Amino acid sequence: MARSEFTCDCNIIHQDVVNDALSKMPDVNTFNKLAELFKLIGDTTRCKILFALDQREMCVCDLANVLNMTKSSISHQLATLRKNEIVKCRKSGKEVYYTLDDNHIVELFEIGLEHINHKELERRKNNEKI
Amino acid sequence: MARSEFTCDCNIIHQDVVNDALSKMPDVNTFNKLAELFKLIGDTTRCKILFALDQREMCVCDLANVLNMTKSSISHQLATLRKNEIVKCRKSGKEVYYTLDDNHIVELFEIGLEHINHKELERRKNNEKI
DNA sequence: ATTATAGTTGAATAACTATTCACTTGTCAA
DNA sequence: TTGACAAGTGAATAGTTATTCAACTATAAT
Repeated sequence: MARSEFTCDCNIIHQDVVNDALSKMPDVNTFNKLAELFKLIGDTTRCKILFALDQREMCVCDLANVLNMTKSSISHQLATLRKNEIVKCRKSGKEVYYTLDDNHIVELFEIGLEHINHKELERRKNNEKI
Repeated sequence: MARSEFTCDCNIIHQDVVNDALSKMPDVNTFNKLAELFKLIGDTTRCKILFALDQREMCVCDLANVLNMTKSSISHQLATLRKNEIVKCRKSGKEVYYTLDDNHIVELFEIGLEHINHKELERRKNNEKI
């Protein structure tokens, strides 16, 4: 295993375990895209934007008011969401209206919320025991 | 609306839309926790660790070999995952064996992968058209 | 035409974070 | 007891990124 001699600073204890895992690991590109996707949702501001847009179409100004932030800040975030095809927009007069491009994101959202609620419940159960 | 006079730099265009969204928004704490959760998965290294641990229990050394990174780096990441109750560990001799604490994470993983594959398929379809 | 407003954008700053490095702890084997 | 090695950790560094600020464009209204 020439590979681990250089960057990894330890011996292989369980050769079989390591080999098995290596054979099942998706390629680097997949991991990068996956991490990128989660990182995109992993920001409070963007979470709020996505939640708001899940209700209905909104212009930048609406979002700025809902989140109580500047138009510029919202616009920057919308730009990154647009680049990653998470939201799309249509122009009407002076306003630009945004909607969710992909409803997969909402699905992720909901499972995330479920996880948080689950953890919260568990925490409360443990507190009761004490 | 005193609130928007201070930090938001624009007038409210659609008062009804803004009010409706505000009434439906979860509290700040929920958004923070949700973003935190996604941020936790939104890192290539941690993604790989979680994927590997989804296969089976592994010690730090195994993970270091699978990811081809230093033990220290892996250990740091495992510490954050542990603090957030995403992984748990058991000690056995000199080794510390890690497993996933919560299988919700894997669910999130799978939907994320689905999303990526879906996008990839769409992209290929569009390329064929041209 | 001029003014006002919605939205975008590039640069700068400040805050955050992944990795590295050097060191420490704990356990096993000789 | 000593040496070797797995793992953890605090501090430092380097890279990333959210927000701010100051323009700028485009559209609508007077």
